[in-house]
Amino acid sequence: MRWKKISDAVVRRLPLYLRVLDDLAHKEKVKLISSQELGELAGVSPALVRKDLAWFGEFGKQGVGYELEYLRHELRRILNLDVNHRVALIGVGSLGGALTRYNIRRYRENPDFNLHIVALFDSDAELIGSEVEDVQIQPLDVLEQTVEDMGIEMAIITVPASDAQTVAQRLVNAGVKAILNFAPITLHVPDDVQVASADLTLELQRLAYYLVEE
Amino acid sequence: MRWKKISDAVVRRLPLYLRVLDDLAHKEKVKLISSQELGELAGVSPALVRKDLAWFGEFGKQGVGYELEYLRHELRRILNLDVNHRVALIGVGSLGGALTRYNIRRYRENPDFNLHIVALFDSDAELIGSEVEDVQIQPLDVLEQTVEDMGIEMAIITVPASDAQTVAQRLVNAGVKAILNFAPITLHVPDDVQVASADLTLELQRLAYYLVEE
DNA sequence: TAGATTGTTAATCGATTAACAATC
DNA sequence: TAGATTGTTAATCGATTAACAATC
Repeated sequence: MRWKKISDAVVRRLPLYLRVLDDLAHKEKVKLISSQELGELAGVSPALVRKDLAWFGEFGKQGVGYELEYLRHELRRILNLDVNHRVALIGVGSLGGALTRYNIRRYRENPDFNLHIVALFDSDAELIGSEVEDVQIQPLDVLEQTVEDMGIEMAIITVPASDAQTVAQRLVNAGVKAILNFAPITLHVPDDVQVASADLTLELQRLAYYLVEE
Repeated sequence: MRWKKISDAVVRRLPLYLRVLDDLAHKEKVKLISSQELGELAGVSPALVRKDLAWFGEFGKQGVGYELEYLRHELRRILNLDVNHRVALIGVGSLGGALTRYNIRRYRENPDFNLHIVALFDSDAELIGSEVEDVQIQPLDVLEQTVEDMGIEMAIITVPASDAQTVAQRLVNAGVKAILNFAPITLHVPDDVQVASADLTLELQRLAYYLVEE
């Protein structure tokens, strides 16, 4: 079952709902949750929660609410998080290394996380051959081959801005369909490739706007 | 000069425009830029570029375009990036450390960057007293005092989810007005405090939505 | 002047909210 | 049954685009 044209605004909120449900599943013995409660915890209006979910089916019961585990399961399915996805990370500097450690540890604790960094690349000869959380850092030469051999679908770019577009191009050529980009540059990719920008400087600068001196 | 109620959608694009102008200022000898060009490089329509800028004044010349250095200067002023801002980072794990190194190196290269991590905090006794890029890691006990003494306005939270809300509360009490939050939890803060969420898992999960197996 | 591009208004588009019938 | 909450439609709100007069 696939859905035609769900707006990006809707898709952005789904992982947020899932995060709330995951937290509740761990902490409390809650079995049911209303759009009211879910909305409060996610910072979204109850009407919007219902409307977002309704795009994908009828998951609740009138007068009752949503069965927590069922909704959680459905959200994971909708987000394709019910199957495992292999991820490559390019640029194993301190940020890239930190993200790798975080991801792999999380995956080890809970393999159902289903997003797994399985390959690391860097152009620095000093780094090649060394390991982060048991994953060897490889030279960029073998990028395409490795992506294809391992069935890698997503990539995280943590290289300098000057290299980011070239790396993105090579990833796209190798068949990667989703990129999380930390480099401070707008990547140009075909329409069927999704890019999420994670330029943290942009976020800090945006926050500075609200720092009005009294 | 302050502006009343500029929408968040507009504010989000300003750092993006600034990034484009900064890049051009370094690379080329471009003196003028049209809304067409700026829009192309920022991934925004020309009409929207003009409308966004017009909220803050008249920065261009009809038939000519925008003078690059002037617009850059004005954007920095609008974003409060013409004055220096001190930033605290709480949770010096591998992600926090990476962000600190990146920020401080960038600031050293170019102090006009004006966003500067000047204080680090952690609860781990092992870390306290050690340094990252010449900034000592302090115990959380002195958080409030240090924020006040140093005139810290912004904070970056890179602690575990379980500690994030408490840390946020303490930061708010100490007078911090903007928080960049990497913990996977929705922070509850007063209306006059701005929070930007940087939960990278949320971004990866969102990207997974688009990975439809053929 | 002629050509180009801004600043701005009106039109369109899309997203959110309000409201309520359906129903558990 | 009575009370509660979903799913959905209509109303509202806000953001983007189109268009063009102003003007450099």
